[in-house]
Amino acid sequence: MKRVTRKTAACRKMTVKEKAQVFKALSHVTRLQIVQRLAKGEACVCDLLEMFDIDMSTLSRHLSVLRNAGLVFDEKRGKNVFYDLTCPCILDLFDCMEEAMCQRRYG
Amino acid sequence: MKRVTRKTAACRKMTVKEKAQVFKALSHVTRLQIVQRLAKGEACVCDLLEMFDIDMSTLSRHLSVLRNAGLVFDEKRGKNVFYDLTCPCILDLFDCMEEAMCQRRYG
DNA sequence: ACATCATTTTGTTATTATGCCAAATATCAC
DNA sequence: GTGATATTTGGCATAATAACAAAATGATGT
Repeated sequence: MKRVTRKTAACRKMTVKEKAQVFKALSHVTRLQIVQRLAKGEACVCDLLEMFDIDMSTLSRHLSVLRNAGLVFDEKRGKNVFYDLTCPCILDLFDCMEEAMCQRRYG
Repeated sequence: MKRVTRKTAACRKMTVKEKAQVFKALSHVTRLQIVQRLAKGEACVCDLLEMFDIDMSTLSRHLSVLRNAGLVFDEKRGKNVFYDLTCPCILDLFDCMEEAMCQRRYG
């Protein structure tokens, strides 16, 4: 399995449903922390497991939510499965949101 | 009730929990569409209601989710309640996400 | 083939989210 | 104040999500 960077069919405008799915994937504290960790580089499931006080099966499910949303991909090497961000620039999204929420106005 | 634009205490770094809450608010198709509509300008509940085939009470609840996340604010004028984006730049977030998801790589 | 290790999947249960209806609230016009 | 209009809230049913434990999978080493 070789890693490639490429424009894909997904480069069409995302449907509102797809957007909602990505936001939903990011709507859980544990999954947000996984994404933030992966921003520093790939990690295997066992690495991630040390970060949280949760069952490995629970972690595995969170990873599958992120994978289904297209936020991460996995690669099996030896005994381990390594996860990484499909797009490290997803972190820009966090900054973008922080800035937006920072400048909001009130009624 | 006068509308103001200002930096607030919320300008500190958002906690991961707060971020998750904002993402959760955006994780429903109806709520995303509400936000997209409000990007074009304020709207009262009855305006929004015409866009969807849902009960008004359901719409009202969606609006309260968006309000609690800090994404919209409301202002009562006459018989109507008008909603608007606390920060129109929240739309940048959508573009940002679309771009990010567009350039992703695969394992 | 067998045992081991890392991870995923399945089954189950608890919690949360969604949606409708009906009741409550608030404003406006008379 | 009464009635009409616009919106929110409470109550309830159903669906979706989250968590754990246990079983299943798949690669590795013997």
